[in-house]
Amino acid sequence: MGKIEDAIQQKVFKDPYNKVVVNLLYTSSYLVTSQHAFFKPHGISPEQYNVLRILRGQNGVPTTVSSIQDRMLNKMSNASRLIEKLKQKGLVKREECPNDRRQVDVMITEDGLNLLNLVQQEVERANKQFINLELDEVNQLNDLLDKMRG
Amino acid sequence: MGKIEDAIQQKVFKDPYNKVVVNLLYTSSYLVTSQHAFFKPHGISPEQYNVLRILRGQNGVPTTVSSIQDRMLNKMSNASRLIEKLKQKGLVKREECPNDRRQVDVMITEDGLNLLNLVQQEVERANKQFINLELDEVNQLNDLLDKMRG
DNA sequence: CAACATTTGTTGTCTATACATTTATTACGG
DNA sequence: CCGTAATAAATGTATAGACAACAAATGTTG
Repeated sequence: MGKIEDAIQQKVFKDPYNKVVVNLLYTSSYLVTSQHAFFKPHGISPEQYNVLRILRGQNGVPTTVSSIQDRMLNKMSNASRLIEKLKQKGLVKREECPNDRRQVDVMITEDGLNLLNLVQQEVERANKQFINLELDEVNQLNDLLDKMRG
Repeated sequence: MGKIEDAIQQKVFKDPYNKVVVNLLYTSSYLVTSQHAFFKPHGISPEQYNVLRILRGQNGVPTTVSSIQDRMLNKMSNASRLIEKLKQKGLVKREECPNDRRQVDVMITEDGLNLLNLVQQEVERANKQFINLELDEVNQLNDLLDKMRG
């Protein structure tokens, strides 16, 4: 069984609320670890993959760094440096915004799009296999997560 | 509303399975960020707090580094360096294991226990307030998380 | 018991998170 | 306009996660 009590060898929790915090952190770490290994052969990290997805969603419209930051899974992450990494790999381009020279327009390149499309199908298949739940349970889980942050 | 679609400005997901991965990662990041801020005034990180909790659970019995690693929320974390940080703050002590000189016995100090007891009550109260769910929903969420990793 | 394998922990390197600070540019109020 | 505030991005620093490589000690086997 995959019970959290066994996974971290802790028998008792203060209450279900405190247990669910631990359970969430553990589950997330479990997901991220497997994602890391998954992306590694493609030369990108999960966070970089996420930025590429955000950029593709723009359908060619340039996006500013702060706009990317707002859409990232981790709001505290450093979009500026992630984009620099992606640029070094030729997966995005970055140019000064003509209207406002403080801002920087970021766009995904052809190479970026190709890598993303290649990897995405694998990711989506892996994500699905990874989650040992029926469809109605997944929907429940999504609803509970949305509500708990509410 | 706290729907994940709004939180990261993504309207469509491939399917509920892929959505729940994103939802989990986002929710976890949301939790960790607030925990960081919470622990900061006490001079420790969430991970260091977790190690202290593991050590207290031993009730004075020394624990090896690898045993701590096994019980950590993030199995890929570097227990060796976390323990070094805690030692520098005087919250744990570390000594060579007499039976097996490869191993290192780690114990929580009085200062470590005092800090942990002080912080824990605040943490547990905050965790509970943080989660906008009824008791039966929290139990459901725990069950779904346990099952999904199964 | 000597040679080799295994285990335990430390260390090195790269990436990312969590801020605080800095620099450049634009907006605004007198 | 000019000076100051506000904004966008880059940069600095500390901690942690994800490995790979290493050293020391112990197990194992001929």
